[in-house]
Amino acid sequence: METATVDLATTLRQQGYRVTQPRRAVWDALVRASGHMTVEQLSRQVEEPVDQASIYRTLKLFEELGLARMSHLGEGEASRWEPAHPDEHFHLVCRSCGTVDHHIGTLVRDIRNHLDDGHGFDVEDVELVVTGRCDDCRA
Amino acid sequence: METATVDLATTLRQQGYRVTQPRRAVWDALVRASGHMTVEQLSRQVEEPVDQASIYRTLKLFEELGLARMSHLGEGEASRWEPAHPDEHFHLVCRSCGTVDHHIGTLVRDIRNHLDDGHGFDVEDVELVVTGRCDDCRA
DNA sequence: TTGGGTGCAAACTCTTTGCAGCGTT
DNA sequence: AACGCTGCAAAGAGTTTGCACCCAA
Repeated sequence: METATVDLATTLRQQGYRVTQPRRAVWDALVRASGHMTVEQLSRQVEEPVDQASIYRTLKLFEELGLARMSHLGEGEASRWEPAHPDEHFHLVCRSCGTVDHHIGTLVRDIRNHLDDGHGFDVEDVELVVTGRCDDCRA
Repeated sequence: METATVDLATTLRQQGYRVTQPRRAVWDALVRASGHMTVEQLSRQVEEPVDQASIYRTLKLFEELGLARMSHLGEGEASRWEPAHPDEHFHLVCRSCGTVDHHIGTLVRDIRNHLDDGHGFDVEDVELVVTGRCDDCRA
């Protein structure tokens, strides 16, 4: 967590952005929660209050800097944010309890490879969301 | 197209819903366009004017009846609708020209199988959206 | 005839934007 | 001191909802 904070400050400064209290607070909340946070949830968990508009701006910046990643996990749902991690993964959303699990595997890379091989499509992003019922919620 | 219309009326009646002009018009527009339509696009292409609120209600009904399918194809974009087809497929969205292609293959089924085999997750829906640049848009 | 469906308008949610003032550099 | 960033409030998009009227059954 300390490491994460340092990384944030370093990355911001390297790219010529200011290291501000709101940015630190949003980043800390994001890291502390380890992912899948809506802007609203973040705004509630942030140490010092930060305006939601600023949270949106901050997260968008983090995304550009490669620090955070957004996903849509379902219909009519707000976007969810998590610290960017290096592994390609996808999300398993339980429609019963709402839990979101990461599933790390070769699947996303397989998709990339499959499309790179002569399908003439230059893949930039793979968004894979699987909805269903998790182990705990099945009968 | 005539077949499609007949299917619509039959399905509606079988489930106790009324066969109305707006429902026919929305369905025709959806079939005619063969997919990937936003509500706004549909409202422009429908023969007789249909209120957007009614289009939303109609599409939601079609979805429940298994006649149509919705996808989110990108950030901040409106939902897109297409007639439900039996093949499992996913979408290739070109961020340059905006074209959306279907890609039919075993990938989606592979994902289902992968998760069904002892991962304890009961898969209901797989939403896979690949963003990148299509053949035509690459240099 | 009757109640399901529609149009219209208002409300709601999520997100973005304009602007004046604050705080990092 | 300078100007990038923030908070606040308002505006925007997409979608939903309440309600009176209409029309398919």
